[in-house]
Amino acid sequence: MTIYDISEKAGVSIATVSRVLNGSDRVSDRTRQKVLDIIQQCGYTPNAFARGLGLNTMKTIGIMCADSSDLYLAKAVYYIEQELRAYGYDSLLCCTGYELESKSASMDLLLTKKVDGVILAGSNFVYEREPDNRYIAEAAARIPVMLLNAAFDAPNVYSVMSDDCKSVYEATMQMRSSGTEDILYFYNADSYSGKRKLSGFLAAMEEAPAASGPLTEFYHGSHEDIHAMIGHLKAVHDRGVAFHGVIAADDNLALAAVKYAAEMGYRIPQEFSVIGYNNSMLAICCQPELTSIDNRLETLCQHLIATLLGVLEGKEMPKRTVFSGELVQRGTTRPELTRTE
Amino acid sequence: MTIYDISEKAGVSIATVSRVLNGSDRVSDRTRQKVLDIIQQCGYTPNAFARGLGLNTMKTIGIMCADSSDLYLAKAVYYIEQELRAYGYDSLLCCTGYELESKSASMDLLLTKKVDGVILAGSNFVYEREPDNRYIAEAAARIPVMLLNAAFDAPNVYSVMSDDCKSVYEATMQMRSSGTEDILYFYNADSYSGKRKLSGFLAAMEEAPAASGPLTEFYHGSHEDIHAMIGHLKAVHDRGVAFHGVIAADDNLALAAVKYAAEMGYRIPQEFSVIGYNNSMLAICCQPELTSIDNRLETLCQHLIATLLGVLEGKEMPKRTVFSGELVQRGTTRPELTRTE
DNA sequence: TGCCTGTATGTAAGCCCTTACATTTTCCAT
DNA sequence: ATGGAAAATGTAAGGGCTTACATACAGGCA
Repeated sequence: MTIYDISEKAGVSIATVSRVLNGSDRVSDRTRQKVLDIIQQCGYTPNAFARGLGLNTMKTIGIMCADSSDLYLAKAVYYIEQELRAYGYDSLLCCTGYELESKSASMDLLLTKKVDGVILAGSNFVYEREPDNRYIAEAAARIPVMLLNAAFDAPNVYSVMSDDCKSVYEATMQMRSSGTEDILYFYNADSYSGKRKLSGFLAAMEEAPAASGPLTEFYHGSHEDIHAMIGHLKAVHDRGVAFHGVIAADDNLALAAVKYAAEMGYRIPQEFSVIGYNNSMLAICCQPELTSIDNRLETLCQHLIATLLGVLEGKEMPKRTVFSGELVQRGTTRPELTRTE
Repeated sequence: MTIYDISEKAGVSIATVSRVLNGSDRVSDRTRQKVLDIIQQCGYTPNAFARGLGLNTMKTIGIMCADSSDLYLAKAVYYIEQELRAYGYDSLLCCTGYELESKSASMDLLLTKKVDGVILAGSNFVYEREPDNRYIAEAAARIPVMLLNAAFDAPNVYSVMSDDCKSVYEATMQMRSSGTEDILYFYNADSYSGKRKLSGFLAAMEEAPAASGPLTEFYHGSHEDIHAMIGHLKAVHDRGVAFHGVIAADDNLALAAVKYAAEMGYRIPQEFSVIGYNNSMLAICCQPELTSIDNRLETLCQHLIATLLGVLEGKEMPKRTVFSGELVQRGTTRPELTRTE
């Protein structure tokens, strides 16, 4: 069943059928209706490949993410996919893992498939070493590249991100002013946003420096292995480092901190405070429930897609948009002490 | 840059270039090398749309799932994507939501995109009312349809699933023989596997019927709203229904049960037992950690893909494969009482 | 040398659409 | 009626690739 069959049955030329298919207004209403009827009746669907060849697009966007089963990235992928589909685009998903090489290879794959644009979901796509980001710039030479929660300055690369630095700064300040000074910043990803969070923490610790100084620990291990994270915190403790608060770079680490504190016999939040990041489902899973920074992922994703669509339409769009996050108070933090003058 | 440019530079015909591109053996080694060199040198990539048009495939598989941000489905999508890519296929992701209509529409979308096959990830795609499954049979008339954790009997439809019935039966029996008889089966999805789990529970409760009889509660609400689930359980309690054990249809519900029990002041597992399903990350998030049924999702996904690839190669493949799950013991259950003769 | 076989390569006809341009029809103003 | 502009439709040329079939060429044998 091709456009020829339809044109024949409808008694028109294939050009007319094609026009109907593509919603051109250069067709009389009567003809349009006749053609639509036949199409309906025959259950005809245009061949997507031929269409792609003719239009040079199949309305498909590539979504790259390191690991779509990660709680946070899964949400991102979901929002992105929903948003894209609402605008008639399909999503080609590509889970790249965390190595540069496989990311670059995945990018090539998507370019080969001729997607109209590509979304890099997650801050781990932008590396500190400039040359490592070449794969992004190269892709951007062909199609628009959208960065979620990261920024990279190159033509045709657009970023939508949350203000991690500020959020963590504020969270840290709140914890300090609630009376906890020996705070450990517990992080895992040496990524773009990881760095921004760290700098927010350090900035907050440098205001009226605490006796303990800024404590930081880098966790390298599975994102889901809570036990390993707890073990890591115990090791820190055993090393003689005293800390009664944890600012975590994500909720998984924060949850580990909560469990660590419980195992150590600290009462939360009276003796131990924890603030997580992402305000994911985990925040309401632990006991007490986790105070966490919400970076408004859905909003970010919506803007990301809006920007992408704008770019695809040839509009001038902002290269970088930053949203500020919000600290969601739950049971692992105390209120700030009201300072007596 | 087209195949013509390459053929010209290499001094051969386009047919030869095409043969090299497609790994035909009807090319002399010398020519092949020459062409490959030129291709390399020019950074040429064949046009995927033209290729698709010629070959009538773009090596793309559609993955449908209700909600890819769901903990369990996200894992499934991840495993499936990884496995597919390992075999050179790309994944078109389609989050359908839970309504029949949108599932059917998504299916049409994927068919329009001419995917080579489609995977329905999750038991919610198969409905009890036979006519509701027509969209599956219709799709299967065009491309192979793979069902994860569901079964539907139609030509060109293949299923890979876990033995939910048996797993829940065994879990229930274990809980009973550990001394808890007033067990509530707490479930949410009225899906294919939901039914099988329920029947496993009922079967186990019918062996030497308990005084309380089989207690079941259907939760309808957000998958992530733990508080609503806890509220539901409290309402059951307030209705005067006594239960000291919960078998949950997924870990989210189970986690709610654990929190419910904690709020009610029950000691777990001494006075209250919980068994979850999926052995997801949530199992190690709560306190005490959750005993949960692991249905070996990764294995299921691998078999699913292996079967699909077999079908695509025209091989005869089993229409239904069932794997048995495994109960992972953690802190929310007691050991079985050793029966004294 | 001439013939045959088998392999390497080329030619050209699709695959199914889109769209620029050509042609026909419609309809209004005159 | 009639010229002409605008609207509707048709024709045909791609778009870049695959592949059946045709051709050229090499080597083996008589």
